Amino acid sequence: MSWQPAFTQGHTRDRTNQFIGQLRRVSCPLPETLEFLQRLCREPRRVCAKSDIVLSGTPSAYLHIVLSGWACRTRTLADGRRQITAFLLSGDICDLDNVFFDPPGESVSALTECEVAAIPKARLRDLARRDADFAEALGWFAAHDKVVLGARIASLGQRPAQERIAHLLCELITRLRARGEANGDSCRVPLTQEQLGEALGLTTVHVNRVLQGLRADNVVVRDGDRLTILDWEGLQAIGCFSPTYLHLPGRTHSQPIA
Amino acid sequence: MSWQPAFTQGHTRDRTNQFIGQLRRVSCPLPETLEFLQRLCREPRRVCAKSDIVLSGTPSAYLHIVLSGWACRTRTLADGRRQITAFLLSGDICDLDNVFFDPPGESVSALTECEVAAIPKARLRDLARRDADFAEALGWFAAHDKVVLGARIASLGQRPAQERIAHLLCELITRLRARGEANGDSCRVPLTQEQLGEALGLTTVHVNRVLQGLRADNVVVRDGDRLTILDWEGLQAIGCFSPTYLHLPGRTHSQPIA
DNA sequence: CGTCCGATTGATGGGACTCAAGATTTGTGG
DNA sequence: CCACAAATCTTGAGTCCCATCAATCGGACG
Repeated sequence: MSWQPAFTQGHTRDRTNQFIGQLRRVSCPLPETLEFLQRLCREPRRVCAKSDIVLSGTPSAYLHIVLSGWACRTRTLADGRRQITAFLLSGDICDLDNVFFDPPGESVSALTECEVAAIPKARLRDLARRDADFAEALGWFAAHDKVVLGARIASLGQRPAQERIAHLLCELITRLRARGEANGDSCRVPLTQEQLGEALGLTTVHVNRVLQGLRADNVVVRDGDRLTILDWEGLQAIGCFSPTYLHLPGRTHSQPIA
Repeated sequence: MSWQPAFTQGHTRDRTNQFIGQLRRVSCPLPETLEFLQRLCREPRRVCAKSDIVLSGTPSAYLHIVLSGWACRTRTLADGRRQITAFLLSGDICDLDNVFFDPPGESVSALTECEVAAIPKARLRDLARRDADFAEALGWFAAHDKVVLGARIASLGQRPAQERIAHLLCELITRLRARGEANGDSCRVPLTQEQLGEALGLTTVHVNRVLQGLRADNVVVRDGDRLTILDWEGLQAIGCFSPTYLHLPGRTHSQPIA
């Protein structure tokens, strides 16, 4: 498995750190806070694909942040069925709620090889106490997660399969674009159809058929783990997607729905 | 509409305030913080049933807290379909994420007559800056919401209608019990089948039939807005419900699943 | 070259939706 | 206090979306 994180630029200094970037975008943490976090990010843990970053039910003293690669939060029901509750991209916090609730109720698994930063929870709390701006940023992250979860609930509850898939693809592409990990209308989406199904509450078989439908209509094409949008307007329309709820910075190559 | 909040006790001092109670349970805010909040709670806004507490898309300078009554967060899709993303009971914060994201993406509507406290966001931020414990409590609330949302996603994605309904009923009863708003195995659940459907991604008709099935199996009975559990163990088993994720205090009259 | 994993295809069945009508409850005004 | 209106609940018949089961195909890899 040769996954290569797609960095926008290859600076000689710290390469683009999405987490620190977001942090600074939503608040003004103290220099010492940033420095501490940056130091931690400089020696990330390498996690290989398909292994767990956080294991539900197992207490953990760390908060985890994805620096590169793809991961997902999963919840396993008593009968073994799995639900993916979120996809985590570079800069996303894995288990913010577990700062308060230990052991975690959800697992986090790497979908590709990942670089993960681990912050001791005790230090994090300390940081938040000392630095109100940082605390506020954490609140922002939590609120952001809540919004995205709410959107997913609406999708699962109200939308038929095709719309649901289209919406998820729109969301992923938009988030990738904001990170500079998409080239125009094409990007890597290293998800199997089974994983898409687990996130959307659909079976692999049905995901496959719907995806073929979208392809037949010249909306999207998947070739391996490369996803190409042929008709961005169309995909948005099918998924009733409006990127505003993601609260991302700058251009996301999309117009608000009139 | 003669809805009467069911208070556990009729103290002469402040009557039981679930919000303040929870706040103190999860952290130790400064006395002045508590006093400020208590003062606000003492003159709540009265909101009549079916009216909006928060209107999606309309900026609001206040954070809202349900002091008594039932409310729900809803999200309306472009085509008009509605999804209820959460039911809000006494002490629950309506729109915590909108402290960061204005205007709100979700509406909050009163399902019964409600008493609602409104805290100016600016004051709230101020409070959180001054009082790290209070800030931490807010984090707790946000994390808690996230956990509950995650559980609902798993329900919507993986469970068939009967399990989904059973799970939601278990959740509601457990939360009511923790508030002292349930008498033994019976409590008021002022929800229409349509509203249950909107929360569960099911049609009214189907909710009705499943509910009848649960009744035929002597699991639960609904009489008007009164819900009575005939077989608590059975209901939990059907819904694969384990109350731990709700992180409620004390007795919830339930055993962890072995 | 055989194995494994993921994508694909087909046939079949069922859970949930839709449509439509009636019953029951709740609310309202005279 | 009754009559009427409006919700809400209930029931039935028909349909469809999506799940299930089962097999095949293709590529990656040791």
